[in-house]
Amino acid sequence: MLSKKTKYGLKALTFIARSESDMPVQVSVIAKSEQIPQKFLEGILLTLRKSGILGSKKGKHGGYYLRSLPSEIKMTDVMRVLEGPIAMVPCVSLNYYEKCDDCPDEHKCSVHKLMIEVRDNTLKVFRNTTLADLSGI
Amino acid sequence: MLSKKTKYGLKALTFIARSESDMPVQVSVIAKSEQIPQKFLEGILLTLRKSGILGSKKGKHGGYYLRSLPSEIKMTDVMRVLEGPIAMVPCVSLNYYEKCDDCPDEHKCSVHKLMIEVRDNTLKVFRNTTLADLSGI
DNA sequence: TGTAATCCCTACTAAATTGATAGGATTAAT
DNA sequence: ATTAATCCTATCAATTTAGTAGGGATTACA
Repeated sequence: MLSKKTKYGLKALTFIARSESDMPVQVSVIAKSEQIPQKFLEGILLTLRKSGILGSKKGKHGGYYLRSLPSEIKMTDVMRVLEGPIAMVPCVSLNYYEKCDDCPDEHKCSVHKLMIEVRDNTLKVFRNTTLADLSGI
Repeated sequence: MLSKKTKYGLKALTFIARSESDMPVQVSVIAKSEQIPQKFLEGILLTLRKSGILGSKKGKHGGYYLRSLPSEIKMTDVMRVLEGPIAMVPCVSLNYYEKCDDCPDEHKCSVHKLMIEVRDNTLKVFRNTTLADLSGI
């Protein structure tokens, strides 16, 4: 299941990408428009900023803005920041690999093989999709 | 994340598929061999039986057996029984569709489109993979 | 210089889910 | 009868999720 955090995060990024002015976009504006609890969204955008996807400006007339062009923001990066590993099991994760306790030899593990296939197909989608695609721009 | 339930279930199915004799396979044997807590596994196999994937025989010399050939047991069915919906959001689920609270029009939702792509690719993998593939037979 | 608007940060909490465990009821072979 | 198995229900601790609360720090602008 996709977490609300990820869903809200994607919606917020889309909103920012679609905003035409070059002024930063305020959390309150996004929260209202996308029906997201504002305080919850604050935390999400903070995470996205810390990861380098968003930049921010504090104080009056502050807000958030994209650090790159929408067409250069890949879903692989966004999803890893918001949702964590893309793989469904740590033993097939590229970025967060972990050995399974119960698997003596993972190359013989039937689950392993299946999950590698799923991971590769999901990665393909996320690698070929940018924020520009999501935003329809 | 794949739940332990699903992981254990897949391993158990593989184990049964590989067992050559036509005697039913006992939970205790699978649990020991695959390092799965036996009581936990009992519940999982029960679920698989109720869904029609496994059959069982009670009493002494009882156990579980496949109801179809491994090559006819598709991962779509197994995954739906063990893990639930394949889609990452209910609004793109084929079998468990639910409208999102926060989405006025899901055809305009950026998350929706992305998640349909992920779902289709994952489905493709699960549709093209059978228990025979997992079991290497 | 003051004030309002805005992001930033930490801590807390309720509800749901997960990964089990416990204890027995039922069934069937010997 | 005894033994070995599935079947069933209840319970539980740990974790995660989704959100709330309360304020601190920074900036624009009157």
